[in-house]
Amino acid sequence: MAETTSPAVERAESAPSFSPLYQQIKSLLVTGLEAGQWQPGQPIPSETELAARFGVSQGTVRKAIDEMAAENLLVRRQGKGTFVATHAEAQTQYRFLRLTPDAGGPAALQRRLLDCRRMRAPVEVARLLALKAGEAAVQVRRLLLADGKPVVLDDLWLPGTAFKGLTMERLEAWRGPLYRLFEAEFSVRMIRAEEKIRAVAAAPEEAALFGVAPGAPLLSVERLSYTYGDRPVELRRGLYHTAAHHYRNELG
Amino acid sequence: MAETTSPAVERAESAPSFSPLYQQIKSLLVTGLEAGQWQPGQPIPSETELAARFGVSQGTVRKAIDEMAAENLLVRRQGKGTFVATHAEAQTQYRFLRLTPDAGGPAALQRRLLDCRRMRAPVEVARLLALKAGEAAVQVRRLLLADGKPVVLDDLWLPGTAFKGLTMERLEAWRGPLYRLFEAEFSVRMIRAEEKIRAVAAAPEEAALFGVAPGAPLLSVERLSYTYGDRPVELRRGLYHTAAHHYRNELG
DNA sequence: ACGCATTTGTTCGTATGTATT
DNA sequence: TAATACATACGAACAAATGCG
Repeated sequence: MAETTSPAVERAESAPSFSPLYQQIKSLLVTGLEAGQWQPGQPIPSETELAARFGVSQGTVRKAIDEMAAENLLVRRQGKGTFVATHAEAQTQYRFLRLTPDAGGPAALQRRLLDCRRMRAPVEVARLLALKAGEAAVQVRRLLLADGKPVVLDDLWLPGTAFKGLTMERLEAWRGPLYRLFEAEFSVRMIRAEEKIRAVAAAPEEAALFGVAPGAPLLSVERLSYTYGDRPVELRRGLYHTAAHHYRNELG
Repeated sequence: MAETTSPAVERAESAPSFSPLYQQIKSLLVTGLEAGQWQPGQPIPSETELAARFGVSQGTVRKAIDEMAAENLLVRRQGKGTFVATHAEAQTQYRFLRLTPDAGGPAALQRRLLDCRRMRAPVEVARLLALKAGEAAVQVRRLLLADGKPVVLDDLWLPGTAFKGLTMERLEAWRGPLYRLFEAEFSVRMIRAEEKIRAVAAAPEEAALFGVAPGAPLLSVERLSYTYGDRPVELRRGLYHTAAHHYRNELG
């Protein structure tokens, strides 16, 4: 019997109390993820156990998980279970990087760390990251290279409080995607991002770096990454050299 | 009772015979869409009627429609029915155009048609559109302007046979998105597209058009649009002036 | 190698809620 | 108000993949 007028679970704070049961279940699961109740790459309880725990049918839990899987928060694996999504999945090295070599195949990129320093967030950075004026931030600069030639120059800004302990050494020692480091060591999971893309002229230093003439066209990719609850936690400004690579996008 | 070993419907040609029932239903519905059985903007039969017609439960039809709605092939409206997606939806003027003004709000763009001619497809165009060498193609060139200033220069290529009767006059007379014209008058529905984005230097004529210096950076957006069955039906090369606008993208 | 238990995936059926006309 | 259509929720059964003993 559908008892939608007397929900079997306490509603999450953000959802209206008349929201469907499966949405309430979803809120509870998201809250659990946010609280670190289940770690990235680890399985959450089975559908039947969650159904028993929340006092709803398995189908209702299923629908909640379906939506979360569609949002890349969870990954379902038949016969094994449902797992918390991670940025360390084998298939896609960089889940958010859309740069692709013109001549087929996925990008094989080397990394070179340029800089990592703590400072007060510049006003523009503070505004986008929703920091108070003068709050601490971490800036990271790094290079991605294909066949030894620079292709991407990244400039990252992170909230200082959440990323206490992020140092040059820590970054140098890390093998794997940055977002994997962030979720594993700092409990900050990037789940969504917005990018603003422009064509810009290379400044002299940038031109030298990429081996192009000053004023040559480069792709500017400004990314704002969000964690649970649509809270922005990373600002990234990338310059892409799109001579032998391009930014690939799917429209649906 | 689940009778998955003896499917209640004939399988569609592309799917293996052991595919789930709802996938087979989905194939049948896609085939119907492709055949023009239901027109864009029009409702398809109700879930209960489809269930009766195909001899499956309503839940199975529902799951098929769910996937098609997720792929933007159909649009569900509670209380009204399920409708064939169209490029004339009120909310989004241009469903595939990601250009956005830097200062908030959606883009309000005027159009100016520059050219429309029929010719043999150049080899590169023919290759991408899967045309035979020397087959006919239609080329359209047009401008999008914001506040009277050019922002986008579009260069389109369409298969000549499918777009017989597409003329300058026809285009001039049309009010609304091009893709709406294509689906309404030529029965060609764009359902998906892939874009390759680069920063390029403005050629002299392009520079004059946009009012920038020759060599100034412009965004090059090469779009290949597909219809049902992943058949490419449009090649579009756009040049975007990204001084007061940007290309907006969502990463999930 | 085989079978069993676990977990997600598919399918059916039924009842009720909510939005639209 | 009534009829229609999609949306939510429950329960039950079997299929398919996985891992373990």
